[in-house]
Amino acid sequence: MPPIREMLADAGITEQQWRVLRVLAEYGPQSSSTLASRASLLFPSLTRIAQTMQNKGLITLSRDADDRRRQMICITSSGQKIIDDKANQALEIVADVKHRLGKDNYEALLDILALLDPDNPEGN
Amino acid sequence: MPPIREMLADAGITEQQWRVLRVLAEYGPQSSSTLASRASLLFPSLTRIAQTMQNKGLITLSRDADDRRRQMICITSSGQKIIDDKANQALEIVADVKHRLGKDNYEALLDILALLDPDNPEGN
DNA sequence: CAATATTATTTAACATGTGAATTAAATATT
DNA sequence: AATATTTAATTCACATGTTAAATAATATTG
Repeated sequence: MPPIREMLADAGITEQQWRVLRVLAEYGPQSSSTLASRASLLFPSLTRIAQTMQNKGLITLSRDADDRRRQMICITSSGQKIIDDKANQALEIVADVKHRLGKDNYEALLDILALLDPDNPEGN
Repeated sequence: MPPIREMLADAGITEQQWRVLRVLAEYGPQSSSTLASRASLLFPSLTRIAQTMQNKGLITLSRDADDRRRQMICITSSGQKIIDDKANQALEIVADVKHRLGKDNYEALLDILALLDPDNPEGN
């Protein structure tokens, strides 16, 4: 999404990093695997992205006390600030797309894409 | 497309390389920029992909005599063989997707996606 | 409890995406 | 014709996609 990338460029993050922040803001601290799935990222990609984002101070990483294999990930206030600063612009961009397509087309698109989703229980 | 990648894996090529071969087979020899556009690849990506494919013997590269800036690209018989060997399987995979969605959904999807295409003259 | 199997994550290697800077050849200007 | 401009490709640097192999911690078995 060019307009999304453009919006995020001055925050210095990518679309994928934006999705990670959004998921963390919505669901709170969570394990790498959960986060990867929710942000539609492959596990190895998330590993690298998380390290990058930790270096940028956008998230913190820690091991789960009960299961030290589990990497727990948490958003920082600096990461949350990006969400707070950009959330409205992101909503506007989505609204624009919706408007360009028209409501009916937009909803039809979401329905059809859901049919193609491999995680969907439609027996694909 | 996991099923497409799986099909191409034993031919030793990627989805992008497959698209390059398909475009060359359909339109014949052409310049890098034309090929990139038709194969939905960014120019810098095509540059690298073309070098890889030349090393594999799937395509040949040469300079246009009239304009030596222009990189002309041509499929080899070895490249054409991959097309010949896999074209039917590829059609089956597409037919499967079409069948999973149903004809109406499939056509609706193509129409809606065309609306989102930045190259489309719909005044987006 | 020791050996084995499973699970969560990481690392590696290669390919592509992306935007900016660079090069080289052709075209336009003066 | 010499300089400036434009155009076609390439190169760079960094980020992610993708698959397979490797680690490390936990759970399971004998």
